[in-house]
Amino acid sequence: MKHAEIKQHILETASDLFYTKGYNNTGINEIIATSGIAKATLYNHFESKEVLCLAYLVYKNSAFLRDIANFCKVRGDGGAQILGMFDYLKNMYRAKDFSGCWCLNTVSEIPTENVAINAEIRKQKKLFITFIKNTLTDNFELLAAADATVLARKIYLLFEAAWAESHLHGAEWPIKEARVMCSTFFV
Amino acid sequence: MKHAEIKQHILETASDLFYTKGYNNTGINEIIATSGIAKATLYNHFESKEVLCLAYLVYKNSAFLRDIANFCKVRGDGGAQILGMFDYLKNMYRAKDFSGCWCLNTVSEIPTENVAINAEIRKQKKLFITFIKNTLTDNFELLAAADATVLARKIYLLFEAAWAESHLHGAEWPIKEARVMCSTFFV
DNA sequence: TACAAAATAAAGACTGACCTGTATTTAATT
DNA sequence: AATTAAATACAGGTCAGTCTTTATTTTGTA
Repeated sequence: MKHAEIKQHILETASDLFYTKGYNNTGINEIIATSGIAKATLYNHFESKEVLCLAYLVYKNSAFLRDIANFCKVRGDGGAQILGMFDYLKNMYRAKDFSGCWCLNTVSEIPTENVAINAEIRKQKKLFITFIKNTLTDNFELLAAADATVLARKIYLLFEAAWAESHLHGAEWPIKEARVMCSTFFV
Repeated sequence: MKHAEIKQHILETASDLFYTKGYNNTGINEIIATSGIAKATLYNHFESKEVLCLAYLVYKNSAFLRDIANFCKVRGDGGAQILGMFDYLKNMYRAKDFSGCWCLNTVSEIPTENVAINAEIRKQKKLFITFIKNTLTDNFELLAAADATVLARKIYLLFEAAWAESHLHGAEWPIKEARVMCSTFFV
């Protein structure tokens, strides 16, 4: 395995463990045992567990934004692309490793004083809101920029609620009801 | 301090620490140091940290439901009582110890296999949804029971999103936008 | 009310396990 | 020949929970 491949392998293993078990419930020893690499190798690629956590947040959100964008863009015009987000979320929910939103989970786990991680999470969520806003302006050219920002925030809140609450309750109804609420924006 | 008072004192101290610092970031030693009691005393009242966590969840949710009910019931008729929930949340957000929703935080921290804690959290959230539903049926007597259940779930999702996202972003706009969305139900 | 008996609290040592991160030695790869 | 990885021991700390000893408080009974 090449140098860059090892780094990616560590990141993917750590991400799976952080996501499904939680950041504090995942130790470095478990990451190296699961990925089959040595402890010194991990620290050669990531200088601390916190740096690995930052890489985890970037990795998960980048993949999420890439995949949900691909999923939605082949949908029909107008609101269909936005509503497709909730269909994508339903697929996520049905995947066997679904554990809610990694950002909300991590916010709950790390101290308020950790500005690096909190800043990264807010940055990633703002990227998600921007994605929603761009999808809106692409599909509704008459929509003013300020209106798109406000509407994107509302859709974001509905999506986040569906994401977190489907996990908390172990049920799909939050996704369904959030989608219904979102659909009222496109009548 | 009497027996029952000590137990309550331990519970309140542990609840404050669990809520503001997180469950896994709060040790038993910190709870006893902050509350000024002995370790054996804590274990005399709560047989384990997990039992203390269950008591924490019941305590926080009971106080929350009691206080938000008192806050909302003096509001005007109809949707005003429901919208008052978001005003109550804004007050919570502005309190210096605001740390989001204790239930969502705890779900992120404890393993999926911990059925006792997960069941308690779902139970408490269902009590909250029932509170919303009862507020609806009290104020809209023409509302059918099935419709009230669905509407209560939608309002619940908006409230939860506002709760979690105002914490994540450190901003009030999620509460404001969720309230606006909720107000569309009462036009 | 007074006092003895029982229960409970305080203080802190202790166990065994786990944590992050470092250092060392050996093996493999480039 | 030089770099990198594996394996593992180790350091220094924290964790939940148990136990012992001493002090205090509560309670039952006279």
